[in-house]
Amino acid sequence: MGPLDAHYCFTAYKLNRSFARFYQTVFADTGLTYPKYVILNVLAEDGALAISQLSERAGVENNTLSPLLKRMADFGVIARERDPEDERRVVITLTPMGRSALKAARAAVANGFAELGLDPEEVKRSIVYMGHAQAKLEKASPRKLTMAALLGQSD
Amino acid sequence: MGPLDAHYCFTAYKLNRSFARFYQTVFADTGLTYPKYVILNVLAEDGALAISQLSERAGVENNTLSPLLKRMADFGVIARERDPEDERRVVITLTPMGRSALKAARAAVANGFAELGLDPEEVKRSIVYMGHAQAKLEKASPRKLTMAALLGQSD
DNA sequence: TACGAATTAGTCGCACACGAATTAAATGAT
DNA sequence: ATCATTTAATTCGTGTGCGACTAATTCGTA
Repeated sequence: MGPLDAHYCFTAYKLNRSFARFYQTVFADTGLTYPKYVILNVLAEDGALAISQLSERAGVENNTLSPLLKRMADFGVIARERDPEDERRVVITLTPMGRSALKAARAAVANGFAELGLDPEEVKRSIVYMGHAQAKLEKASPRKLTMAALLGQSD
Repeated sequence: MGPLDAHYCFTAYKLNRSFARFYQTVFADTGLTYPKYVILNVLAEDGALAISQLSERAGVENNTLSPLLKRMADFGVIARERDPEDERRVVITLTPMGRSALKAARAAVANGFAELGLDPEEVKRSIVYMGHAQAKLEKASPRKLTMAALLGQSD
């Protein structure tokens, strides 16, 4: 499938959507989704976070998080409060319900994941490799393709 | 960050969006996007394809492809034609412009990708590992989480 | 103190992405 | 030959995801 980078990005693209579908299947009958599950995990790890911090940890822009967090708050798994020390900030915390929901979700997912029969060592190496690529991609400032180059018949 | 599966999915999630941002940066000044680039690559590899075939190769549902392909056709990189042998099918082909656009896009991306300084052997292994996981996830039929289990305080 | 700059969330518009329902065409069964 | 079934593409509704912009708050500095 063409050059290595295209192959790599395409593989990442498909893996991510396979994960999304897998989680979607597990969560289908609940209000939970894949991105919401990610957010719950980050919150469980790091406790109370402002939206900007959560944005950075999850690698999602805050304008994506704002409506997502609103839906999660409506659902009851998180709480949103203005930081009294800095009224610009909105601090997000897991509710007790959010904590128990995450526990149940993790159990359900771990169950389905175990049945895949993946080699844990390979998964760990895979995570390391993906992390390398992700870190480099995140720091990169590639040159932009111009419209002229895109349409040029020169080669 | 919690259990291995959560770590794995989160890493895949971030890698995919880092790729998307990277490609977006390269393509910013053109009409091209990351999913469109993927489609162009699949078409370059496999030639003329019906939408359902393209859907399968790209791992995207056809109701996602329909509007995407319409935009690409408007842009001029692909052509959409009804198959005269089976009027239900819409056959997608790369236009000459699409072919040259892909060439230019590949060159630009390969350029930026090379500057990341990733180890090609590691990238290849990473692709293999991700492929393993993707294949298993795709075939999996995990048990669904119930609303009762999600909300239950039992454990 | 006062006022411009920076920071933080949120809104808006657009592009994916999918499940469910719909429409049109081909196939199969009687 | 007719009609139910299947297949292919599209439409619809909802949820993510981002760039650009806006509103509110805080900070820096005169």
